[in-house]
Amino acid sequence: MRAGDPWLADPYPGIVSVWAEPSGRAWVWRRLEGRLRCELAHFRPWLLASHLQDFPQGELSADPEAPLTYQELGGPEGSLRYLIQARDGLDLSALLERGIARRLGRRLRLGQLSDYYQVGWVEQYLMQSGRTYYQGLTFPELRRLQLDLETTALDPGQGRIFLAALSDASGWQAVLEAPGEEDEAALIAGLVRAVQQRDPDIIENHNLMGFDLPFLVARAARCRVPLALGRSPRAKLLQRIQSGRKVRYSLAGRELLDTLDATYRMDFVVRALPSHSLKDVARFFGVAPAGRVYLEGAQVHATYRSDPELVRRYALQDVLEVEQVSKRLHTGAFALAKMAPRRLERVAYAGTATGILEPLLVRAYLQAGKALPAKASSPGGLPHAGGAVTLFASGVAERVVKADVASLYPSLIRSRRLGPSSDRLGAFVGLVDQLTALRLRHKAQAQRQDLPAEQRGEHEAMQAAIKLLINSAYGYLGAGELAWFADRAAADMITKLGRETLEQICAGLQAAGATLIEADTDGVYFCVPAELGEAGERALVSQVGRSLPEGLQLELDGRYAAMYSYEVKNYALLGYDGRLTVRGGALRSARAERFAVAWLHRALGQLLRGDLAGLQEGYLRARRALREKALPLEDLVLRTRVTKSPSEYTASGRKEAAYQALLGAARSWQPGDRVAIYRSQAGWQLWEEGGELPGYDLGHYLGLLRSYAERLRKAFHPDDFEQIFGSGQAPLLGRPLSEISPLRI
DNA sequence: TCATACCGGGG
DNA sequence: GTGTACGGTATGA
Repeated sequence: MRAGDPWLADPYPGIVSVWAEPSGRAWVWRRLEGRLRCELAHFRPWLLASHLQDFPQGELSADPEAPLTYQELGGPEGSLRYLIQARDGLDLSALLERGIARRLGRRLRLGQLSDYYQVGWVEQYLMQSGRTYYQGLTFPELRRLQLDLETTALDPGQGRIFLAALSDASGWQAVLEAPGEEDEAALIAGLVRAVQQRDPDIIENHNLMGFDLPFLVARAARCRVPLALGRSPRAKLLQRIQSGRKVRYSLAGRELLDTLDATYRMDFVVRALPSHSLKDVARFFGVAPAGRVYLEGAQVHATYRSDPELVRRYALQDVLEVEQVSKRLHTGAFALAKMAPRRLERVAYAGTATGILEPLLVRAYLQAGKALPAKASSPGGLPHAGGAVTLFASGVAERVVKADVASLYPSLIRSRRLGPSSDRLGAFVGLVDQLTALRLRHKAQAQRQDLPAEQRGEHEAMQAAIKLLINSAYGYLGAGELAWFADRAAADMITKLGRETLEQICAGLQAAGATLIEADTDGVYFCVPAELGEAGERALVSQVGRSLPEGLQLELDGRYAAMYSYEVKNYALLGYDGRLTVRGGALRSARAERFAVAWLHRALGQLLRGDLAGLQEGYLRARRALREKALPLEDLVLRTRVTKSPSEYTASGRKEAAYQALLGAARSWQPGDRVAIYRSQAGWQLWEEGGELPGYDLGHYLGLLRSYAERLRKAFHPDDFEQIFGSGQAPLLGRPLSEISPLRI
């Protein structure tokens, strides 16, 4: 194995895919100057062991030519200090599992024992060679092909493929069609031919793993068409990997990317999506094409029979959106795959902590020739305490400033050298140091105006991906059983120091005359006296920042004209540019009835601008609209999706609004159908576009509106609140509106 | 109140 | 068997 920088990759350029087998053969596809070539490489399958008890006497040899060899690495008793290598990885596993069964009296998988550490074959090859994907390549140089199936049903047992749309990032596109059942085999064969001919490095779609591939596999089997989609000269081309409920596929020579998975991960970070559907994600990124055709899933086949051209356009727009969305969601994974010894599809699918950091740490030990520390056992006892969250004041504040510590946890890790106690090499803290330095280099390159935009974009993607990786370092320490190097005491120490830092900042701001509003983990919202001005705010932040320990930097993160503080992590901000930002589930519940959320957001804007007359008038208008049935009903309905069949629902014994509405309407349904429901006097009803409607339950919707108004209660004195939102009738005896003002912080 | 089961998304 | 998703919500003890 290569020695040297413990995590920098071997600069072996151009790898776009690797397929390795337990026989020790690895096919490496490289793209060099646009041309693809395939090389056959060899590696010696390996694993790490803490002892040799499970190997039969005499089988292991220190002679590197022997079928089964071991090598002792430097490290203490209990660490994984034996590097075992074999000519064949499957023989090695089988031999070892027999030995384990003999010793423990039961069959166990290697992964269940912390005496051993083994990774997949591709990762074995990559770690051993020090190579990684994509050295010297930019994302646009990859050949990415999008593939989308249109089918007559969701279940391949009940329906078939009638159309497939394909495209690639170069602008090529194709539509394959099977108008009749007898045409499906030809469609699938044509699809396989097209993939082989375009020869992509990556195949992608939205819900590729959950829909298109399982459907394609099932239909190809039914039609007896071989699914030779891979690049490997070998037969087995599409492999099914099941873990829990989730099924994934893997293909030799091509990476399979699912934009749905990437969407989940993005939503976890930015929480800004109305749903995870392709259409909504494309709209979010602003890449939905002009004249986009929107069809209900269940209508697509019927539409195809009456208007095939419309469905062709629809399907091509799908693959076009996937290409655009994938480009935006996968640049981080692409950047990380250049660093970590893993396939792109694994990097994209796994989280950064166990997915990237851990392989980097393990590789650091291997390349240093040192024993891997024993796996930390996760202690019981008190749960891990996280960051501090404090609500100091609720109500309306003006001249609000947000200050936060730049990269609080990584900074603490570095300045206090906090890492896993088992980490004898100090690889963890060293990695955070080196990643930080590397990120700064990429950040600087990304800002160089003399570089072409494309190169700057690559540097920007790298620095953003490295930032994520650095930020996951703390989470990794607290990951418990999942993480080989987990160390709860170290994680606890980081959060404890973080809480102390936050307290110190709050105390410093308060002493300097600021009024605290809310503090959360690494940042604090506060408001300042009117005379301070922007320069004064900046001076205040840097003054408080100077009192922090070495290595911690306090920054001014935002300035706002006004803020409504409701609860911890639930607030609205009005920028100096007039833009309203609403945060927190209580104020922006996603599945709620549209009219209520829309009203609340309008009301928050009015509140923060001090337009109380508008606030009251808007509330009365909303009530009036409900009474007079002036609202479009689609703003009142709850849209949801049924997942159980009628018999499954009956068997479940639960009562759920959507099914009650379907049963009430005597409508049959299938799992997957979308329904829109609303509340009538008689209970939940089905809403059908243009259908005849019984009246909705006015009391229910007035109550709902009122419950939203309640979220503004903390902005007013109770009497004033009643004055504005009271019964909804004309104001009675209270103060005139002009004398009311919100409760100021 | 806490634990667990299920869901998303795809036609 | 080319390995560990994940947070929200509904339901039941």
